[in-house]
Amino acid sequence: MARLTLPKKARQKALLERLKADPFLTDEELSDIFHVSVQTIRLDRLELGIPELRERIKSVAERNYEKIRAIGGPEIVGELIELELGKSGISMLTATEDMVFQKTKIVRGQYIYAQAESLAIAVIDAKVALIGVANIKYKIPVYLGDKLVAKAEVVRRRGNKYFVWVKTKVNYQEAFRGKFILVSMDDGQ
Amino acid sequence: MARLTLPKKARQKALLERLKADPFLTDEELSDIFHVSVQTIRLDRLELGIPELRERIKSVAERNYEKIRAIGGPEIVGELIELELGKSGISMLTATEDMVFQKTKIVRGQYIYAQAESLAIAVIDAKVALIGVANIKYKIPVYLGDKLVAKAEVVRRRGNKYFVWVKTKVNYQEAFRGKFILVSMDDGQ
DNA sequence: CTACTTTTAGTACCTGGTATTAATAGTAAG
DNA sequence: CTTACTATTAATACCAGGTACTAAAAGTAG
Repeated sequence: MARLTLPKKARQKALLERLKADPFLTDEELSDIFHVSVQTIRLDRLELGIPELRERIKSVAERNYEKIRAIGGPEIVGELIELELGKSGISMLTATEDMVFQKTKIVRGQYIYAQAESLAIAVIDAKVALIGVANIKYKIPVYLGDKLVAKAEVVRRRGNKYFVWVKTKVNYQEAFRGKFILVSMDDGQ
Repeated sequence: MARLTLPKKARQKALLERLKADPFLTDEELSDIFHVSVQTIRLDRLELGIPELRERIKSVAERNYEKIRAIGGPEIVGELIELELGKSGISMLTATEDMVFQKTKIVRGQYIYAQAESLAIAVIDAKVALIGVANIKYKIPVYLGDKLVAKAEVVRRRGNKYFVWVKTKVNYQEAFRGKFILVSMDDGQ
């Protein structure tokens, strides 16, 4: 990709992108890629405030250590702020880089949905299964960095069936709403 | 936790567990924890085949780097099997450990939803935004290891609004269905 | 030609190790 | 008590991938 020796500014820009794509490159490997000396690479990193390889690796490891827990690990997506079991709950989620479309920086619906669904399940204090969702609406787009505040309310209970409304707001504006229908499995299958 | 100096075997066992819980500890920190010299820790690691700190960090970083890409990276959740732009598409997703509830091994709805939503967006060949979803139903639970085959079909188009039905089957049985309403943003806005 | 930026080179030093050799401490058996 | 053996610790040379700093060389514009 970087065939010729680029001028300083262009090289530094390319360096940034290159390391974002692959943070596992040593200065020596980078000096090969950009056809400059190792010292030049170091100088570039210094000017750009890019830490050394080991620090980069470490931060990737740490960041992802948390992230894996944030996505796959916990029972709930986002941070639980308030919870009244069987009645209502509030959770907050900050939209990070990996949740958005690269081009538009708009958060993918699946994350907004995941926050809402997991909150709906959390407010029902029992082994539940989601059996249906109705009338989901995405009202305004959510962008990178936005804070999603989801509020769930159990609106009706019929036997072991629960109806939970979840409304998500961004900057006090409703961005998402949906009705979740859950069934408790505590007794009888 | 480890108050006294443990005998060799016990210490090595504790060391293994300790590093599994926190791989970011240097030999020096470990020697403090277990009240032995740095050399003893090194000897233990050698005998147990535990790599050095940097290698541990690196492998954590690499392992998780892939996982992040698998979840947040690509435009589509699951593997695209068939695609007729503007008409229909099929994608497949195998339910892995991190998609299920620990206790029940049932796949969280959010993953099934994510596969469906991303497929719905993929079949529309334009910059689209999801504005609404209707009538989502989860018919049968999906378990760890199951193969989810999602089929999307554009059922109607009205101006820049698209209506896409997505049905997901597991073992030829319908497990999920939902209608996605998308709006194209190519011209206007 | 001069002034200034950019690049490269060189050196001392750092962390967190590996690899190896050797000394020391602890303990059980004869 | 001495011997034998294991476990522990110490010491030293070396390595990768750097930081921090100084200085020389090359490139470029006025």
